[in-house]
Amino acid sequence: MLPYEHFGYIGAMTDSPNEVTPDRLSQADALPPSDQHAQQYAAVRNAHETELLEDYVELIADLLEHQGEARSTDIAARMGVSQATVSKTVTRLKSLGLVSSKPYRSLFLTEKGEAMAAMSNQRHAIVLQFLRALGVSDRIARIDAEGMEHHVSQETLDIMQRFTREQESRSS
Amino acid sequence: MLPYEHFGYIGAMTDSPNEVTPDRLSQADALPPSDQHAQQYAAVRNAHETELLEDYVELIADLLEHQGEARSTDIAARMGVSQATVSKTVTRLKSLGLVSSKPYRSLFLTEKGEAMAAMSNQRHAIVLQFLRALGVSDRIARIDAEGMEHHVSQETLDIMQRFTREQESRSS
DNA sequence: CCTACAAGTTAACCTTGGCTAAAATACTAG
DNA sequence: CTAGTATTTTAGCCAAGGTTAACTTGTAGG
Ligand SMILES: [Mn+2]
Ligand SMILES: [Mn+2]
Ligand SMILES: [Mn+2]
Ligand SMILES: [Mn+2]
Repeated sequence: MLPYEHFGYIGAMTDSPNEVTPDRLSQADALPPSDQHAQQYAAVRNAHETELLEDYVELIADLLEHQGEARSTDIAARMGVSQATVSKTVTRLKSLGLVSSKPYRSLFLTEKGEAMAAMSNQRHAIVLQFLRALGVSDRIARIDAEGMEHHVSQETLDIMQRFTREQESRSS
Repeated sequence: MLPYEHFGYIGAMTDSPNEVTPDRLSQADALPPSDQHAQQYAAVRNAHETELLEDYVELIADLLEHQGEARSTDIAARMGVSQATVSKTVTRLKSLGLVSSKPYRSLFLTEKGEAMAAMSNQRHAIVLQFLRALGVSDRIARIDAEGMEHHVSQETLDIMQRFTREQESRSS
């Protein structure tokens, strides 16, 4: 089931004749202090707590905007999960005060949900545009952005945005 | 408990006077075809299945290299979780054939575990070096890399690596 | 108005990844 | 070699996020 029965190697990076690699590698290899290391993993666990919620409110906002309404069926189809799963997650979104709806009816975002959707959307757009500006193909950029977006700090977002702007002005 | 009682906004991106934004934004806003969209989320779910395993084998490899042995205590401290959690996860790693150990003894990687650790380490290093080359501070780069690494495809990795190399040769 | 089908919910189940508290084992000092 | 401490494991708990199958509700056509 897990796709790890056999491993390939990443690119040709090990045998490329570059002078800077040993220096850089040893720097990357040094273990950070234990507590700082723990904070890295904690940040990741933290992101995992909200990322599904973010994707849901973002998708609901998109559906409301582009489709006029946000039905569970569409969410299930777009997320690639069963309707039962959507139903349960929506219950959670409601209990968190992000979504509102009457039973068997279309979904809406609360103020809080809209705020979250706006933030997530901005962040998602910045990451996606950055990847495209870097030269990543649209298809792959979309896939990578969907996961990366939840793990990019504000500092990095700012830098990505600046990079994208410079890249665009260069090619105009 | 969830950090979403109140929202700020990301930077000052909405009111910045740039000409290219509306064009780009509408492009980002268009919903992709339903099945492609579903594949994006599926890729993320997929990454989530292996990311903890990857972090574990990577950490075990690091500890073996830098400390000589990999004890549960160190893993628990570095991951910022309880020893019980480590014990349970290690059981899973063993059942997947990634780790081997005798009860109450230090941990080792199997061939498969070493292959996974090597892959993960390379990928992690590429992402970290890329973020630093972009201009992200070391501390933040480490945090972001810890999460991003699991959501970066081969195409993007190659581009990141090229960027890092060019950046380095430019500043030499 | 009724009926069939579409859409949404609920129930029962599973795995993962956390936790605390208690038990078992290993290690080290005296 | 034995006691005490450190380490590891186990047991029992929980929430999230997924599944399928069965049930309920909504809606559109005849
Ligand atoms: Mn998103
Ligand atoms: Mn996402
Ligand atoms: Mn890693
Ligand atoms: Mn990681």
